[in-house]
Amino acid sequence: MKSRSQITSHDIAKVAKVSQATVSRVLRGAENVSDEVRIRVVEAARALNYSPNALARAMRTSRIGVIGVVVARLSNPLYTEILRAVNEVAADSGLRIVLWDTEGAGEVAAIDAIRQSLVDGVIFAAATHTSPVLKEAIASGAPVVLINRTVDSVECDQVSSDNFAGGAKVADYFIQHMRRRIAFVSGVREASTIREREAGFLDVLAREGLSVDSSLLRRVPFTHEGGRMAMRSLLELSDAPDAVFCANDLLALGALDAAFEMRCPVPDKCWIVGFDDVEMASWSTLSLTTVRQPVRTLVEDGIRLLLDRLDNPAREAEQIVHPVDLMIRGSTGRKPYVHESRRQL
Amino acid sequence: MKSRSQITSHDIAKVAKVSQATVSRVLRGAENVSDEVRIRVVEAARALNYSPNALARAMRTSRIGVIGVVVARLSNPLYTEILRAVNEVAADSGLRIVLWDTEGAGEVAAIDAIRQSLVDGVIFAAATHTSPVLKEAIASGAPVVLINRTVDSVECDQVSSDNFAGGAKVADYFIQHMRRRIAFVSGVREASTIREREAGFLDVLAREGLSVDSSLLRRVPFTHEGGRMAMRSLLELSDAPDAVFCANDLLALGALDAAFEMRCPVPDKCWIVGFDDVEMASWSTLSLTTVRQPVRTLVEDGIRLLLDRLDNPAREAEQIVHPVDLMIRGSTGRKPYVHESRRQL
DNA sequence: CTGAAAGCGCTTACAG
DNA sequence: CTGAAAGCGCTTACAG
Repeated sequence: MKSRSQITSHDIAKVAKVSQATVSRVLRGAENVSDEVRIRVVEAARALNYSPNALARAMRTSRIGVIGVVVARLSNPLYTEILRAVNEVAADSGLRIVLWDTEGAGEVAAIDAIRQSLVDGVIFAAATHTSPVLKEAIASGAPVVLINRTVDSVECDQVSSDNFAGGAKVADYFIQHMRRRIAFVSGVREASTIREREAGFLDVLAREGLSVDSSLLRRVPFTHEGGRMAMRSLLELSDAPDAVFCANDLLALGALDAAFEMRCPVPDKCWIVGFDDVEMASWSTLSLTTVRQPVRTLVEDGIRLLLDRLDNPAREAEQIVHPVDLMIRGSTGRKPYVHESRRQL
Repeated sequence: MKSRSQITSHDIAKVAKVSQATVSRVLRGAENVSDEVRIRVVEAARALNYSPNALARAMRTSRIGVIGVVVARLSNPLYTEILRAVNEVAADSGLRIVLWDTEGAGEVAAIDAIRQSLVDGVIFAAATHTSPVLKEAIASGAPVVLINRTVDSVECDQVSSDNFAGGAKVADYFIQHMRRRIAFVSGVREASTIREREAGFLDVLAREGLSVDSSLLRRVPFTHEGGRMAMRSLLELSDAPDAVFCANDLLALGALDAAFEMRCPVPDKCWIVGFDDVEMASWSTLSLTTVRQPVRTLVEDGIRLLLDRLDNPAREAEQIVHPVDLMIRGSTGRKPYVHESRRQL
């Protein structure tokens, strides 16, 4: 049997011997309904296994209970963690989430979805200012919140980590421990996160009269393979670096792989530091020193601001910046060590 | 400015000096419209920056262009990879996806969403037969496809890997290489994938007169920490195993961590094998031998079957099973090796 | 407390 | 080829 035929509030009305309007009232939880009628309606609804059509409701109320989420590639575990948090927090607020990524033109698709009433609002976790459509939509007051990455030129709610301070902490840490040949592995400077980490890192180095030699700067795709290739080429230099800062954990994990493959002991010969503190960074086989982003907090703030804005479209845009912590682990441990590990020869 | 006021087809009609019905026709791409009128409408739509209201359209057509996806916890990277594939394949078909996980009662929520017309159909990547609601909905012909995990007792489209054969391949491999104290790390037998991997593995062992000693069986939560704890306790045995099969990669990666922490050389003293072949299994720092699931293929089949069923609700349910491959890597390499790696002491 | 009616913004027979 | 009209399934003033 495939009973895809809709049962409607009219069917319930007939069975409960009331008007369709009353069915709607009861099921909306309205106050002013007699107990007797309420019971009849509830029982009829249960008997017919009725679910109100959310589309019809949404068309009247202009709230559909769905928010959009735009992330970058899920192959970056940071975005998986953001998505997981969004999923949890949204569920707590009774919201469903629909997902896009920035590869398949997700940004524009998300804005379209707002205009088409398919979603109530959108959380951008990977905004850039490349898309004029996006910029225009945000500027015109679409219910949008940016988390993780920010866009200066636009006035909307934005929640981020203090990426500048994070980069600065890494530089301080390198300086304190006498690292001198310092490399930086990053990519295009499109994302605010990357630009700020870079600025914080380089500013502090410069303050100490240090810098990243141009031969030690790598701009690669933001993938594991990108980090791996960058590190390989750094380790092939006659004067290889003694510390490498990677602009995110995915790059850093790729760099660890390269060091492992090329038998460069980490941290004995070279330190590696990432950014984000994704879950696997704390696995003991990887044990990556990194800057922790408070992902859950970013997401909670983001969804709160979005719901807030839906109720109050005119309120001023808020900017929130959260502090970050340096998590020191094995990839920069200072004591010497030797440890056997599996490897295919 | 916050122009959240909808522009409708009536507005376009007024500007283009045609009826609202004609606007709808043009925008639906109907054939029988004169070029002259078509152009007027298209230009008016563009001028007013018009997007048709997808809800209203969906209410008439009973197709909203959204499919639901239910996964288990995204902390298992397999589900991230499934989700990524669903996202890509769905985008290619012009579909949006809405996401649930099985923690927050996502299964029931997904079924509700079908009944409420919020989604056209649902892909379950982590079905179990625990939920009567789910079972009933599927049995009654709701547009649902199961991928990855299957449920025997229910008649609907199902796409899976040959988990039984995968488990058997691991057993064969262990036997060929004279592994004798064989451990098995798994969890509750709720999921079909787990049950079948287990059955295939144990059957082949039994055929050779081997078995998993009860002291070498561990049932733990399906998390990295679960795998880690299981492996720790195995390595504390006076007669520790020389090969460990973990029911999925996340467990196996946790087991690798435990071996690393307890300085048990892998594979010299003990082999570790996982299941799924998630992306990081091939990272050289982890280099996990595992059984590869053809994730992309599962997803492509799943979405194809779902779209197919929407067009043809009455057709017979299909069952598809895909073959799997054993990917041999460093966690079972046979040659001795010694390698230094970073570690915090 | 309850019902009749309007309307959310579309699509699609039905006429012409 | 185009328009007038009905209707998808709800919510919500407006009467009574």
